[in-house]
Amino acid sequence: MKRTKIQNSDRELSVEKKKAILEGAMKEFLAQGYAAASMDRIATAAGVSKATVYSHFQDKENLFSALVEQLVQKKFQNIFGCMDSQAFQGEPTIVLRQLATNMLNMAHCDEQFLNFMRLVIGESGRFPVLAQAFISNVEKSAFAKLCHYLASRHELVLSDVEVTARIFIGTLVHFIIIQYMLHGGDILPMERDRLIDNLIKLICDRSKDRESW
Amino acid sequence: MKRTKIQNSDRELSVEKKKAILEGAMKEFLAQGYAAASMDRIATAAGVSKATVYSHFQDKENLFSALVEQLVQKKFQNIFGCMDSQAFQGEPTIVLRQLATNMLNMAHCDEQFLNFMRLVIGESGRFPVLAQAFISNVEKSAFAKLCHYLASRHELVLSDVEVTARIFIGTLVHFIIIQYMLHGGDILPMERDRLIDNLIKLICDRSKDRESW
DNA sequence: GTCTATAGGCGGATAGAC
DNA sequence: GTCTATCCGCCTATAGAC
Repeated sequence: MKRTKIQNSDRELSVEKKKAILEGAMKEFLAQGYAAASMDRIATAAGVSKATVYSHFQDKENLFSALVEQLVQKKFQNIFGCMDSQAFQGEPTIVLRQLATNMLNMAHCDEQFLNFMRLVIGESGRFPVLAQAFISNVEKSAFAKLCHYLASRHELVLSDVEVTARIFIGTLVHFIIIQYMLHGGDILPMERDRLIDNLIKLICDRSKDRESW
Repeated sequence: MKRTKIQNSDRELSVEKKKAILEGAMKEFLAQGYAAASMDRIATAAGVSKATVYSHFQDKENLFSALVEQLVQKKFQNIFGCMDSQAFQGEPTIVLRQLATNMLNMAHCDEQFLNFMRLVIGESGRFPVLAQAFISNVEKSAFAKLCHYLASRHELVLSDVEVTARIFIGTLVHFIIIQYMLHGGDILPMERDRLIDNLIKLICDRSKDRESW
């Protein structure tokens, strides 16, 4: 009994150190990028020694892969922000505006998310598998949800649901990249609501309702 | 006279070495990213000694900045590929299809361009000025050309020309990022022509012509 | 201007005590 | 499992000869 307790507490301690290492790694990799990140600084940030880091993760690449896979599965999975499936009910003009607003709000406020996108895109040539993990866990689920919603609203007359979803998300992601990631707000100014209004107008204006105009 | 000749030939030699250094730096930075790039390898690739590199450029950051600024002004300025201003004449469905096809072809075939985008986006947090140089020289000119064209075609009924241009370019750039940069072709499959067809349909289908349908 | 040679530091990774 | 101490290589940047 006593031995079990000690084993458990040891294991729990070890598990917590692993968590701490991943947290330290997140700070370091998001701030410095992969190559410039230092295993020394990760260990310090985690409050453990460098040898402990290497006892939990084989090497730097391994730690980086584990971190990114954790982030795409947990922290940054929901590209639409904090929306549950209940938010995907109601009129297109309202639901789509809410989706767009949430996406842009999240990207605008969450500097960590911007750094995460920078990291995934910047390393996608050297870590193609991690880029694909991002697609599978972040983009694909958002895309599927939006497609499902668009297909369920029969008042929308869409020539191609999947392409429409790509246009919607693509326009917003490109906006996020230009305005927030690449600091282009002053060079190519565009009001957030002006973009959203006209994007929604373009998608919804061919609804069956307008036959009664 | 003789001295002048020697001075000229010396200067020309120096200028050529500078070019060679920038070419070597391009290969190295595009392949490795900023932090993992090595000044040793840049010197070797350029066929000069490391000291010569440092005599032409203050330090690594300086060389990187000079390279990126050169690339946005020369090599990667035209996001629409090899299209001259003459290509911006004719019917929207034809011109826009040509533009989209050129953009996607260029991104699909030119691995250097993909690596350049990865580099600019990946380093945009630590080199914001270079990201802005990219916006000013690449995105802004493409955007301006497209806006100018869209505004000139009065048969198009667009609620907002600038937003329409953003939707067009944003959809295509997002497609390039997902399919080509992040290797998502197998995870979120989408035929190139299917995207282009329906994107153009969405933009052009409200043209005045359809009143005669 | 260009080279060779080298300084000086920080990088990733490990050995061995506890 | 975790630590301290250390190895060794590659990094950026420079000194000094030509």
